Amino acid sequence: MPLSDPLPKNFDFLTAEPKLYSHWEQQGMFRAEPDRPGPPFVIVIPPPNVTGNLHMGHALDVTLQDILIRYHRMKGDNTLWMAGTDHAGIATQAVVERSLAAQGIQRRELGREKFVAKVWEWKKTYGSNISRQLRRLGASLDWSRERFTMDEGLSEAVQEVFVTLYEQNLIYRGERIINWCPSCRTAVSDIEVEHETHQDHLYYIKYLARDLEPLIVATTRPETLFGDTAVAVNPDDPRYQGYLGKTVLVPLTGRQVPVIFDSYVDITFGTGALKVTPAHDPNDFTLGRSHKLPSILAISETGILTDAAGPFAGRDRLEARGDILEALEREGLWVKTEPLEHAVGHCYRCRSRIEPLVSMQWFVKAGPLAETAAQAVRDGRITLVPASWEKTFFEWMDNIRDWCVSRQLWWGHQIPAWHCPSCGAVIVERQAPQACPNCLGPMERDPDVLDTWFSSALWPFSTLGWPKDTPELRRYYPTSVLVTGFDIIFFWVARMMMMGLKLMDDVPFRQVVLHPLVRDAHGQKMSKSKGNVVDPLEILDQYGADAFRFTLASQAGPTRDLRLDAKRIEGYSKFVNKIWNAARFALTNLNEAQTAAEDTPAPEALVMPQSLPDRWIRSRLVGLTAKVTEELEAFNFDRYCDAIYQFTWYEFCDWYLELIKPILYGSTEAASALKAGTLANLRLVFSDLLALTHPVMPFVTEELWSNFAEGPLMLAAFPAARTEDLDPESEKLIGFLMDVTKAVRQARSDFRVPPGAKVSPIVSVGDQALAELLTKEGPLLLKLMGADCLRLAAAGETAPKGTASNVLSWGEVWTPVLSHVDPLAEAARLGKEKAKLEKDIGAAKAKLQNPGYLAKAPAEVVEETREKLEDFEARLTLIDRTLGMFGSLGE
RNA sequence: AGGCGUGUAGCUCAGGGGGAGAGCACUACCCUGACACGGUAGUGGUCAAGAGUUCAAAUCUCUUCACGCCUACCA
Repeated sequence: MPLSDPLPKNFDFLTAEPKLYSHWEQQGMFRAEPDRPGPPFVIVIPPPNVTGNLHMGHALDVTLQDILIRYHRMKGDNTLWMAGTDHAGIATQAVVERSLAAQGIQRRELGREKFVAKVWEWKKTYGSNISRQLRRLGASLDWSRERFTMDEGLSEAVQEVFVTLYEQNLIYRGERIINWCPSCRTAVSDIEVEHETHQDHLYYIKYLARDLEPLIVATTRPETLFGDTAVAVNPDDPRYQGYLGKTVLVPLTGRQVPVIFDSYVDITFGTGALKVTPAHDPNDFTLGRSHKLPSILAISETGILTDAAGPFAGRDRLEARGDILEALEREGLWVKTEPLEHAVGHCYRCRSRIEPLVSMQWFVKAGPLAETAAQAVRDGRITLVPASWEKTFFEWMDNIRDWCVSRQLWWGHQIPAWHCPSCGAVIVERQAPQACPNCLGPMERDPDVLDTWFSSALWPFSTLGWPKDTPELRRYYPTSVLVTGFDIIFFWVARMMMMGLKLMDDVPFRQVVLHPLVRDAHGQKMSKSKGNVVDPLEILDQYGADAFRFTLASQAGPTRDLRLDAKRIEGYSKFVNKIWNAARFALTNLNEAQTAAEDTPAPEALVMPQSLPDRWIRSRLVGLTAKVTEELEAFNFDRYCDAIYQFTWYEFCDWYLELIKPILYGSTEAASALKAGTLANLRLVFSDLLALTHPVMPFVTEELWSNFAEGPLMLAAFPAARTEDLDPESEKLIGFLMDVTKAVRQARSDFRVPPGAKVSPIVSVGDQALAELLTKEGPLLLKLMGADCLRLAAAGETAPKGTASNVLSWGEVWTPVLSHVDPLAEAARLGKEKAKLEKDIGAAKAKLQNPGYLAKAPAEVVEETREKLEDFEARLTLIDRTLGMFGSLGE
């Protein structure tokens, strides 16, 4: 009789997860020590926004990193997973600003100093949210080293890098056309602009010329005409040769501007005449530079029209458009309007329409840095996984433009530059200067802050203590792997490469693992407006971290989308339950054995498994261990999960545990002799399985581990493949026994044998060895096939009258036919099977008669086809015989 | 406009030159002493279309179609 349950019936993850996590953390198991031995394995977390909440992207990213970190920690590497958060300039400032506005406080009224203090307060209150949420996922981050991009040390790193790059002429200040977000009221970089295709209009407007026909230009933004300082045509355009050296009148302004000739202008677009607004269009800016045109600001930093717009001054640029067109029409200068589809830039933060405008900003000269970074990928010092991203990466790196790094915000790293209001001098220094070096007057610090991504770019070394020379920096840089979504290759990954190579003179990481983006069950991007956002915290509450992590990892292949379906998570939560119950089974038997002293497993039983099922599962475990290691090393998280799932469920539970039951429960002498060895083997195989599964399902495996082995699983050795356990013979034999079992089950099902009824299958086996095997190991199978005995067919024995047949490639199995079988239905089913067999036979025969096939196909392929043909034909014979029998039954 | 990617069972996807696979869903039966969050047996597909290479193509090549995504200075 089994003892009382050693474990509750299900895994209570809501109780167990926090308990296990705080134990790990309190025992310092996440903590890395530079002086510990072992090859370093280092990952820096992509720092989440300090005021953010856990979303699906984090959940996936962190799960994959934790799998790698736990695997390497168990392997014995000196493992560091750096924790930290990002100050997230615009995002955080906007959040705090909104919260203050709700209390009726305006940022500008508050003033810079007080506002920044409010943000710090905010960070203090909400900054640990995200870390708490990451803990719930089981992330084994080294919290003792947690960093924040605005920490003192990291701020020092930012300043040091800025000054160094400035000194090397890799940072400059200049008046350029930049992307301006009128709503955030700051400059943003090129990649922070999202282009969206819009159904827009192309407006044709007359620019009057003295003594000549009016020039008609086409524009999508008529409101910018107040900033026009020229009209451009192509020098090869025959229509406009007469305008050389002439001027035209900008509508509504009374201003004469020159007609310039430039091959940039596309003769075929619109009218071939282009209005030039250097202050508000990147191309026009370039044209303006090369033709030395003045620049007139028509749109202000808040998106309203400037005084240059005359009567329209002070109005929003988009809202005024209609009235401007009306005014043009009244003057007879509007020609026509055509629909036009074109891309319009939007701020990636606030979605408002970006206005290009000329402004004084700081820039990083990206060309030389990008070249070095691209080189590191070209020569393999950094590899991208999957490698298909390389082309996109090079495309961007080879055409990179300078990076506008100044932001007109208050929250962030203030630029270490000082201006002299009296003489205009600008200096960049590590320390605030006492006075202007030119005129000795007082200096003012540049009010701008740096792009958030500037400090993120330093993350792999700033978090390790740079610019100080620390043990961590020496031990852990370069880091090993960077895991992130492909959406921030340009924002972050490329810039870390540039900065790392520049400042550390070495790559920041050796491999970049780019994972998919999480979408909803229908492949739609999750967004608040669509209402399809799934909150990871709810998933964690409902299904637990292990099932959630397994779901994410099992879908993290080299694709771009990861469709998250609650049904799948539910499915894997059942897998957690399966593991839990396999443990209950194992423990019940192990505990029972322990109470009976004579059954205590002998140590030597561990070395050499005795029974066939034990030999088999040990051999299969070698394969699993090798596969798991291989897939983890190659970042094939999906295949790793698949291997674990298939083995655990279909080999370990469905077959191994069932096959050893006769040994564990049996009272025969043979069973007793094997029992101790089987129990020892069960313990060994199951603990290995727990260890192999731990990286992806840390909680349930750790919880169960203490019942099977000493110490924390988290720090246990990752199983190595015991190749000496490889046992092809046992795999072949068990394969045979499985075939017999399945055939009998199928026959039972086909002939509707009631579940309770025992059958007495007669098995005919061609091979003497297999016959002996069946005699010896047959008892293990009886329960699985619902038989009371298993009889070998005598030589030449055929199906007795009144029995039906099924067939296997190796022989035949008969089971008694029950009277309630519906002959018509069975005949129909067999007829279908027969048709398929005949088709297969025809195909195989055709192959074997094909001279080309015989000559060119590999010998083993041909041999295989021959065997198949024999098999098919044998089965066909049996089916015919059965059909004949049904014929006689019908009479 | 270029680049990348994807089209395989009702759904989500794996596979990747020699008999079309998994999970979920569905059908039938079963509470057998780990698990009904379970078990057994099934149903279900011109592997997007066309052409080519090959003894052999879902798989390789080309073309087409559909759907995604990214990059871009067409006003």
